[in-house]
Amino acid sequence: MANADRPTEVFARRPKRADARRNYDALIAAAREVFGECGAGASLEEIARRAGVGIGTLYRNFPGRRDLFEAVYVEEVRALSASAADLADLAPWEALVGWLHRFVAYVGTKRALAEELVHDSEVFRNCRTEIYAAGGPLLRRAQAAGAARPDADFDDVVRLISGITAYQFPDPAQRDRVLAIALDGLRPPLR
Amino acid sequence: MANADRPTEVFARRPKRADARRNYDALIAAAREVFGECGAGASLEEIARRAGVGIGTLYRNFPGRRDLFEAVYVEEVRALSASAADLADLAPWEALVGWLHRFVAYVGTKRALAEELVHDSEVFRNCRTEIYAAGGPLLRRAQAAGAARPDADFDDVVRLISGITAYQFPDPAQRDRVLAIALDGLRPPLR
DNA sequence: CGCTATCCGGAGGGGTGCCTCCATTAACGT
DNA sequence: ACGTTAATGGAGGCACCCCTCCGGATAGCG
Repeated sequence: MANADRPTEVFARRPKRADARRNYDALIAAAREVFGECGAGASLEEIARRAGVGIGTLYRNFPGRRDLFEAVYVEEVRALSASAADLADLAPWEALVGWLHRFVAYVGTKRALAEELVHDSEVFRNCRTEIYAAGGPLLRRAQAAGAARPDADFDDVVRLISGITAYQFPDPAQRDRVLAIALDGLRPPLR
Repeated sequence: MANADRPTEVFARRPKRADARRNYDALIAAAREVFGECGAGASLEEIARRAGVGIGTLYRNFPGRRDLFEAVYVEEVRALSASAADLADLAPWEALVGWLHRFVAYVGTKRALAEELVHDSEVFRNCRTEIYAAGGPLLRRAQAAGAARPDADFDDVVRLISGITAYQFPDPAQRDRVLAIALDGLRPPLR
């Protein structure tokens, strides 16, 4: 399901020449870093600088700030949604929790991403769909097994978890503790 | 300025003349609006414009962006911490939940505030102390009464709640639903 | 090896926001 | 009422950022 034989049109088209593709990847990596550090308003010139390419190269690959932003986001989502398959054979509750922990790892430190998530856009909507397709079944399975409260939909869970992890926790142990509280709230009322 | 025995003077000094104080208040109100809409990187000139004062007036009252920002934050914290007293006579759990709902109302829509909360600063640290002094006892009382899980400290709760409410929920009903899940996680493990 | 389509980098014009400075205004005390 | 003085506001200098454009470099191919 996840390994598509042909790349979806949603994802930014990648250049074909080797050097161009190298720069493309470096830009996305740098953008992930800088957006993570400085928020969504980060300087594009700083991103190009850190990627070791000229500003012109950035603009050729990503005509506007939003394009770059979306490309980073799409990368995260691809990795995240692909990881859902690995968890299919765990027990329902453990599978859900495991996936949510990956969710934290992928989306957690990017407050810029969370910040922009609200703004409507074609790509973001598609990514939402993809995340829901990956995580939704895990929640429904846990609910069917009586391991998760039935009155929560997947959107609630996403907001619950991503809200908590949007902050940088100086102490990772605390992050897990807070996450555990939230997950306890996800269990059925009387167990 | 180390006069901390009176909590009133920890906060930014206010001008004494009537018109000056009017402008001061208008600036804070405008800043709250604009920071809420545009995030922490909002234009100071836009804030001055919306407050109906010149940019010079803004800079005289608040020498830098951070000063304005802190002033807005301090206002929120004052109102929030004052509200804790009203709840003293409710049942322990209800008092805690009630206060957390006010917490949401005051801090919830300001993603800019949440965003900057991480950055260390004297004023922010003082405000943290003030919030903890207001809300901490409510949590401890609920824990003593067996209404809240004992293995959560107040910092955990603050992060849990503020994380969730940092986003704008298009549907307030969903926000309450998500909050309810989190609060269920706060209850003792076996009830 | 040599050719060409493709890609690269960064200079530069336009725009916006930050902050200072000072001539002008108007609030307050008497 | 009137002088004193705090307070005002916006012009302007500076810095940074956005984005375009084009001469030079180079990967890939025959």
